[in-house]
Amino acid sequence: MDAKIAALLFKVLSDETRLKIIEMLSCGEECACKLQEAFSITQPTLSYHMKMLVNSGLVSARKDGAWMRYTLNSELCRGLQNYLEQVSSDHENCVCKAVDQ
Amino acid sequence: MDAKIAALLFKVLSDETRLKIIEMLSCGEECACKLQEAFSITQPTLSYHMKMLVNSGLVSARKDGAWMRYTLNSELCRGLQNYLEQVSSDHENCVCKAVDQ
DNA sequence: TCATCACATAGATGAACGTCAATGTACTTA
DNA sequence: TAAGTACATTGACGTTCATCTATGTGATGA
Repeated sequence: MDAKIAALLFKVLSDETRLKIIEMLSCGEECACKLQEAFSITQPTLSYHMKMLVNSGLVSARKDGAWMRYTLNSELCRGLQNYLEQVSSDHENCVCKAVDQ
Repeated sequence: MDAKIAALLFKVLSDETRLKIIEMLSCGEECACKLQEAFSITQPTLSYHMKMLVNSGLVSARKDGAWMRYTLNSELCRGLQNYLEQVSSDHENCVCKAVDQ
């Protein structure tokens, strides 16, 4: 994962409401109405956040009658985790240092 | 780490330039001038980004004569990594589900 | 001491963000 | 079919963001 994509994903994660939505979804599928009950935001605002989450790929959506059911895309979360892992681990043979010489 | 703090840190990570700075710092300490050479931004803009990175705790700064030397705070990166780990891992005994019942 | 270098700060600007009220749309049910 | 429910879209708004130019500050060296 390159910095540009990671930055876009981190931007989606940079809002407290969206993070709490993700925390709820980490426990399993939820519908929009259940999510909205948990926060003091209007329905359009929740819809805006869900759109960002779905467009980013971090969350998947499926329509179930009148309801929208959302699930977390754990794989993409792990992708970001790996990005942070690469950044925070020791770099004995770092590309940057190789370039310097 | 709670959602509020994580959101603030993710906000710092949500800019491509700052991510690339962090990638450079993952290879070891760098001075501001070296960092600026790597990007097509003005010196005040780099200074602005470094201030955000340092204030967030993700990067540490030390003055060395006329130079500023920056290092990555890997521990905080790992904190975010753990946050993502918690979110993306299976939750058999999830708090949310316990509350539901 | 004075010029230069490395970096910070201030102020301005255009773009993006998070939120809302109002409205539209699709589905369900009486 | 008509009313109600669940969700999306639109348009407006104040705020925050990333960037710049201009200027200030502190250290270095001739």
